[in-house]
Amino acid sequence: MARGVADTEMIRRQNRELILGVLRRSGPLSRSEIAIETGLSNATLTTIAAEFVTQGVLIDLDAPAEEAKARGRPSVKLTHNRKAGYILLIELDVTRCRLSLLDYGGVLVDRVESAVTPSTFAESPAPHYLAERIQLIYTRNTELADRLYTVAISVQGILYPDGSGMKWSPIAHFAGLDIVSPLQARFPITVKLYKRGRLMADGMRWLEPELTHKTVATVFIGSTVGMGLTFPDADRFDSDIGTEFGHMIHIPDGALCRCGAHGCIEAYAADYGILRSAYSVPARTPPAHAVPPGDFQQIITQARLGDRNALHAFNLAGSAIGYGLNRLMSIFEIGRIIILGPGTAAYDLMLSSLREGATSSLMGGINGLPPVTLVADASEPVYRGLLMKALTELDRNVFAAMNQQAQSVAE
Amino acid sequence: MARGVADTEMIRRQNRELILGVLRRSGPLSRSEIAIETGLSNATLTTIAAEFVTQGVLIDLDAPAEEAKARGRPSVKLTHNRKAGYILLIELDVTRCRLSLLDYGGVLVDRVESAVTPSTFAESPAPHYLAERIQLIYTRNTELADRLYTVAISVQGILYPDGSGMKWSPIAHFAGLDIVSPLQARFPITVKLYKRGRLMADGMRWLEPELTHKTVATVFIGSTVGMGLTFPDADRFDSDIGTEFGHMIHIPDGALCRCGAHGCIEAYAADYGILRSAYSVPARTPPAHAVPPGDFQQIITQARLGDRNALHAFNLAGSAIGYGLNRLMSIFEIGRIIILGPGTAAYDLMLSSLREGATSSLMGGINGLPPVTLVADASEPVYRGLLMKALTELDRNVFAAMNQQAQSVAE
DNA sequence: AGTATTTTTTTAATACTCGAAAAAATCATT
DNA sequence: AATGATTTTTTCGAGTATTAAAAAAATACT
Repeated sequence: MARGVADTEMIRRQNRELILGVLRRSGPLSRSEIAIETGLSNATLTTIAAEFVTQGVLIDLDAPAEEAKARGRPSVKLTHNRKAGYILLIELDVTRCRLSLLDYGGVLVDRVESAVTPSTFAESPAPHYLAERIQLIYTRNTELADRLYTVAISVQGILYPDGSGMKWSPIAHFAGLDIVSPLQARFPITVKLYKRGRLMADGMRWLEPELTHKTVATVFIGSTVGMGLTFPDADRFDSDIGTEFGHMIHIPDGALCRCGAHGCIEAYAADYGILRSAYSVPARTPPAHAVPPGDFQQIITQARLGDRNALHAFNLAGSAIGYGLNRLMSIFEIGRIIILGPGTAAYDLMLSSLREGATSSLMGGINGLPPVTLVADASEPVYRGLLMKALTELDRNVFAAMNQQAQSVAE
Repeated sequence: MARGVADTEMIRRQNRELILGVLRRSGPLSRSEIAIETGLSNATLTTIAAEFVTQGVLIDLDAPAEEAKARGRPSVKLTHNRKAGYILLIELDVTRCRLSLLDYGGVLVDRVESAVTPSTFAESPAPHYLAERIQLIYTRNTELADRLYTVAISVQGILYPDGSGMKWSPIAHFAGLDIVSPLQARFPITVKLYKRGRLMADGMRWLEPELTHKTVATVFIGSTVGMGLTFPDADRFDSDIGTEFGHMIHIPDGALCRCGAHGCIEAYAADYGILRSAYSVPARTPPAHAVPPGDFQQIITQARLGDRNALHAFNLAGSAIGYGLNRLMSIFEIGRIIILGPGTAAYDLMLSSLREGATSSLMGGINGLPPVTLVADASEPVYRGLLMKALTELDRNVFAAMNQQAQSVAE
C-alpha cells in the first residue's frame, strides 16, 4: 500500500536525493553545510559526495574567492557538474513553440523558436513537428548524444490519464495523438507533458519560498482562464489537479465559451468575454478569435473613466472568478491566491465582485478570501516551473538512482 | 523537502509497517505468505516476526484446523494479538453519540450510546461530555489502563486547520472549542477528528478493493449533502479534501440553506430542499428542522405516480448535484462516484438531470459521467472507515515504530 | 615555525536485508 | 516403525548503510 520493501539501496538513493535537493534549493554548498542542512553526518557526506564526484554528477567548485577568509581548513563548495546531463524544455501555446536546451546547472545552451498557427499541426502532425525540432537541437549540439535525459513540455488543455497526449487542446489539431511515445521511441529520452496552470503554481513555489507550507491556487486571467493548484509538501502528488478551472460552469446555459460549452468562467472572465460584455454583444455570440491587447487596455481605461458597460463587464468577470474560487474553497482550504496574466491590470476593477462571490458561501464566509498576490508576467513562473520539474526529475530519477558501479557520466 | 534522513532504523520501521499492512488487508498469513506478499525475504520475515511476537504485537495462530493437510512442515499463521492494544471509535452526529471500544484484532469490546439534542452541548461542553463517556469506558474495562492508544472521532462540518476542533458544525454548541487537547491532556491517548464524508470514501475503499487505483468521490444525500474524495495511493495525503460539497454554491442568491447561505447544493438536494420544492414552498423560506423519513418517501411515491411538482423537485436536486459534480470534475478527474444515504432511493428520479448537469461542461462532456454505484446505508462505510483509520494509525505510529528494546505490550 | 581552528576523511561499531544452507515438522510409502 | 519427500522456518555469513569519534588536512594567526 505505502511503499515497497525498504533496503540499504533505498537508503542511499533517498539520501542522495536529499542532497541533490538542498543543492538545488540553496546554491553551491560545502559538505559540512549540506550535512547540517540535511541532518546527515559528515561521514556520510564524505562518502556520498565522493561518489557523486566520481560519477561526474557534482564537482568541487574551486573558485576560492571566499568572502572573509576564515581560519581553519577552507571549505570546498560542491556544485552541479554542468556537463552531467541536459534537459530540454518545450513551451507550447496557441501562438508559438519554443525549445530551450539547458545543462544540468540550469544554464541555457541552445534555443529554437517557431510560430504556431491554426494550420501548423494540420500540415505537420504534432509528434513529427516536435521530433524535427528536437532533431535540430541534437544536430546543433553534438555533445549531448546520450546525455539528453529528459524533455518537459508545457501544454494547455486536458491530458489523457496516462499522460501520453491531449484529449483536448486549444491548439488546433494538437489533441487526440500520442505525443510522448513516438518521441521516446525515436530519441533516448524521457518525455513528459505538464499542464501550464500547474507549472505556474509550481513555479511560484520556487520563486516565493514562503509559500512552502500553504495550499496555493494560481489563476491566470488573459485570453483564457487557467488555474493551478499545489499542496504543501505534496511534492510527489502529481495527479492532475487544477485541471480546467476556466471551463468550470459558472452559470448553467450561460455565455458561450470558446470551448463550445455554455456558462464557463472563461466565457465571462477571459479577455474575449469581458470584451463581449463591455460592448453589450449578446452572450451567445461566438467569441472573437484573438483580442488585441490594445482593445483590452481600452476597456480598462473606459472603466476607469466610469463607463457603465465596461464596469459591468469587469463586475461579471470578477463575479465569475469569485464564485469559481468559492466553489473551489468548498472543497479545499486555500492559503494563498496568485493571479497572473494580463487580467491583473484590471484586478482592482474586479475585486469587489470577486470578493463578494468568493465569500458568499459557508466556507468562503468562514475562511474569507485568502491573501491575493498579483503577478503580471505569467511566463516566468511557467518557465521556472518547467525548468525545475525537468531538473528535479533528472535529480531524482537519474542521478539519485545511480548505484555505486555506475560509470562516470562526464568525460 | 521530501522525507528526512534515511537510516537503517527507518528500513525496519518501514518493513514492519509493510507487514502489518498486508496482515491488516488479508487476514492471518504465514511467514512465507507474508514474504511473498511483501517481497521481503524469508530470513527477514523470521527476524521481524520474532520481534513482533516477543513484543506481543502478533501471535502465532495455533488453530491447526488446516484445510487439506499438505505435506511438508505446516505453516504457522500470524495474527494480531488482540490484547496488544485498544482503539476507541466515536461516531458523533446531530442525533446520537456512540462510542465503540475495539481490540487490536478489530473485535468489539464495549459500547456506549447516547442521544444528542440541540441542547446537549449547551449543558455539558463537548470536551467534558466526551471525557465523561471515555472515563466510563475506562472504568468498565480495567484491562486497558495504558493500552488504549488512539481515539478516532467521526464528525461533520469544518475543521480547524490544525484539526483540534471544529470551526463549524451542524451540531449546536459543538463548534468553536478545542476538542482534542483536553482529551489528550486528561487521558494518555492520541485523539483525532475525521470528517464523515472522507471516512465514507475511505471506508468504501476497504469495502471494495477494486477502487484502489481510482479517484473516488462519495456523495451522501439525505438530511445533508456531503462528500468525500480519496485519491489512489494517497494513503498519506490526509489534507482536508472534499470538505463542504453540500455547501458549494450552486446558484448565486438561490434557495436558503440551513447553513444560512443562499444557493447551496444542499438547499436543493437535501431532503428538506426537495420537500420545499415539491410543495412549492418559496425557496427563501427557512428550512424545516428535520424531515421525517415518511414524508420523504411520500414525495418519492408521488413522483413515481407522475406528480409534476414532485418530479420537478427531484429534477432540481439532480441538477444541483450534477452541476456540483461537473464543477468538481473541472478540477479532478474522477474515476468512480458512489452515492450513499436515503437519497439513493430516488436516484432514478434524479438521474437524467444529474447527468445533464454533470456533462454540460468541457470536462464533463469529454470524460462523461463516471460509473455510479449506490449504497443505501451510509453508516457502514463510515464505521469501517473510522475503524481502519484507527487501526492503521495504531499499526503505523505505535507498533511499526517500536524499536527492538521495546517492552512487551502483552502480559 | 608553531599553534589554533575549521573542514574533511578515516576508523570502528551497529543495524538491516538477502541468498544459501541447515534445521524442523509434517505426510507418504515401504 | 523407519525412511524419504516436501514444505516452512531458522541460521549463518556477506554486503551495504549510517553514525560517533578520532585522525588528518589545510589554512590563519602569532
